[in-house]
Amino acid sequence: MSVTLKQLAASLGLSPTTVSRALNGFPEVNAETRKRVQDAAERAQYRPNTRAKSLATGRSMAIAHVIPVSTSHEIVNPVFADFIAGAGESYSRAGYEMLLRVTSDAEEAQTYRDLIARGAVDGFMVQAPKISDPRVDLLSEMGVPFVIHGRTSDIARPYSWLDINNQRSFRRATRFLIDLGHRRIALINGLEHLDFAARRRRGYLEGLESAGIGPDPDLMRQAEMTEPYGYRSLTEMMRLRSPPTAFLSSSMIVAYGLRRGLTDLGLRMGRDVSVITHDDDLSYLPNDGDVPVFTATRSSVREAGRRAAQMLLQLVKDPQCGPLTELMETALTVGASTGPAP
Amino acid sequence: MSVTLKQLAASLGLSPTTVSRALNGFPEVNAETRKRVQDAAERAQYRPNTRAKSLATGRSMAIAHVIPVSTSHEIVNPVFADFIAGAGESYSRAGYEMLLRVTSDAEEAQTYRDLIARGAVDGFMVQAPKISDPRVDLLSEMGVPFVIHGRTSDIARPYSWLDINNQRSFRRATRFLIDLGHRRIALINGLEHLDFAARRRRGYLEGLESAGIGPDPDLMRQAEMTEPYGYRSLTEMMRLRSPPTAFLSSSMIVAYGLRRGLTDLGLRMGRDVSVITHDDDLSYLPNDGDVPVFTATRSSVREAGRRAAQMLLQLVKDPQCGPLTELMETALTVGASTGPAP
DNA sequence: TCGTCAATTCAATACGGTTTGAAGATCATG
DNA sequence: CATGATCTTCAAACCGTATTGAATTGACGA
Repeated sequence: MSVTLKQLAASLGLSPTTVSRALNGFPEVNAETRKRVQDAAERAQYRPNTRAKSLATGRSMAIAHVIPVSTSHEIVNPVFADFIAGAGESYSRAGYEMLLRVTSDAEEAQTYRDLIARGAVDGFMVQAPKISDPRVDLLSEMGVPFVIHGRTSDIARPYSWLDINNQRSFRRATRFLIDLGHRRIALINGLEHLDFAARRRRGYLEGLESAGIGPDPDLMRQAEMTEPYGYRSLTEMMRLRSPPTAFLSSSMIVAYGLRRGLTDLGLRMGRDVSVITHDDDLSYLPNDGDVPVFTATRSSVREAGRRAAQMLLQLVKDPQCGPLTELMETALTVGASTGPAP
Repeated sequence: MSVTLKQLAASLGLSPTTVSRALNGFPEVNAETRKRVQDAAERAQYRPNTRAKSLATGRSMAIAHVIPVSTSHEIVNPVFADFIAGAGESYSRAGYEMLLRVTSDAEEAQTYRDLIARGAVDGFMVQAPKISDPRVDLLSEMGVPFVIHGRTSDIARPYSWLDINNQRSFRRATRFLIDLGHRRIALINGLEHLDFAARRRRGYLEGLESAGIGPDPDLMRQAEMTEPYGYRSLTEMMRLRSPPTAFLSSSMIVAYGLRRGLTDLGLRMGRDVSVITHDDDLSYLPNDGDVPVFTATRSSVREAGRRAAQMLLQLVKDPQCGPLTELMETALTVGASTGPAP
């Protein structure tokens, strides 16, 4: 169906060796011959067979994202898609393929081993790390390049990661609210067995502590980040004897729920109650304009995908280039959802 | 690093041929020998090299999803992720890999050609088809198996697709509102150069027409489906001299915006103004409970992914099995967001 | 005992590239 | 002109699997 190297060589009266070298930029090829080969390749729409190439070179030119689907926690969320898209851009640019492998929770470790044993990929991108995530040990022991989007805790072994500064970000947001006079600040967090959520909680607690405010368990929640979760959290907390005057939310969607709760109670966001949310800068959850609707800690998850992929490719090229790490700071963009404590 | 067939054969004192046949279930292998080989393969954690295998068989055991990233329209939306996840489940189960290839709008056609010419994949899943989508002709002429998630119009050539009955769904939703006494019904649609949106519009118009209601351009909008878009549409339309009493929304997120607009105006959804939305049944945009918040035309996009992938795999196995098509009906689930016209 | 046949196994080749080591052509040098 | 060095090209081997066609073995019937 497609032209092969051999056919191309035959049509030129050359050996496959020479054609291969001509196309791959080896120096020992006559300039005129190279030109001739390149032109012919162009005309014939020649494309080297990926499989054959990787068999010969031993590099598969592919990166896998392993996606466990479980009943307990849904990894297929809005952030997931944008991260993938960002990473995909980097892979494409570098001539790498992206393999998405959906697997069950129970088979996850075996899936990683399989992909390597079959020579299907050169490295892994690890998403949604938990606190003390076992994948770090697993992949380290396999000796395969990998990058974690996020971090994990309580792990002695060094590893490569790209994360946003969740702790600092939420500490700062908390301080921001405190500086506005708020003392009763609620945290509407994601599931805290996930590392990012645990760090946000820590930042929140630090912020409170730095102002001498003791944490109140009634003002801290964790759950899957949905709109109804935000709504429920808000309405329930506003019924407390001493309700919060400000909320810290882990996602735009949760913030939508918070806002709805407020309106239902006849309260105005930014005046009666303040809200700060984390904003992953997703195109279909916009929060821009002259004055953004929400005051937010913003960081593009798509950009994170791009960069994490670049790190991984670098690691694949030179596994010795040591654990690479990158900590992205978030931007605290002030919008209309915050104001002085009433 | 990993065991090869040759090594396994040597360790057993057998030829690679026999080992290969033993593992692949050929009948001409002695039962005892087969057992011995299988045990050894198990013990050595033998996994056939994907690349070598597909080079030898000519089948790459991979399906590609090509994702164009453009400035004009964002394909990386919530629906996209869940569809991918569903399809991935089917691929995994069948031993196929899923390749995600991010490409620019301009290079899209070339990307399809490339992947085939390089022997990287056996077929394509096509997402987010436009009206009269050029990819049908492109892929048909390439003679490669593909399935479209959705449909496209004005194309004579038959092709394989899996779609939900958008037209019927929106006609029914419109009729539902009309039966409740509504006459001024607004359509807050997605971008109508996308086929699904065009069909929804058609269904909406049919519904109106069947009741003798003429369409009103002031009550029809299309745009990227975001929350602010829903909000803006609602507030603007409610300012019309004769505002709508009901809204038809193309996505949960848009419906969130509609609801917010209503509350801001002091109107109650389901009493003062009715809302029906399409619901793709995404886990992080839940709309369930005894009485769902929104009356919705519901259809799991994840399930669509599963089925579309199965269709594609069938098509890959037997390209002659003709264009396969599947039209999934949506479920009209009645929630709290609709009521008799005031 | 010999030929036939079925049951097993194997050597050789193919898939489409890359890479190694050697060979042929060209050139300058003494 | 012989020698060696430099360019340029090529035949052959290799990557890890599947498959074709032939070889080996043992059982069976004549």
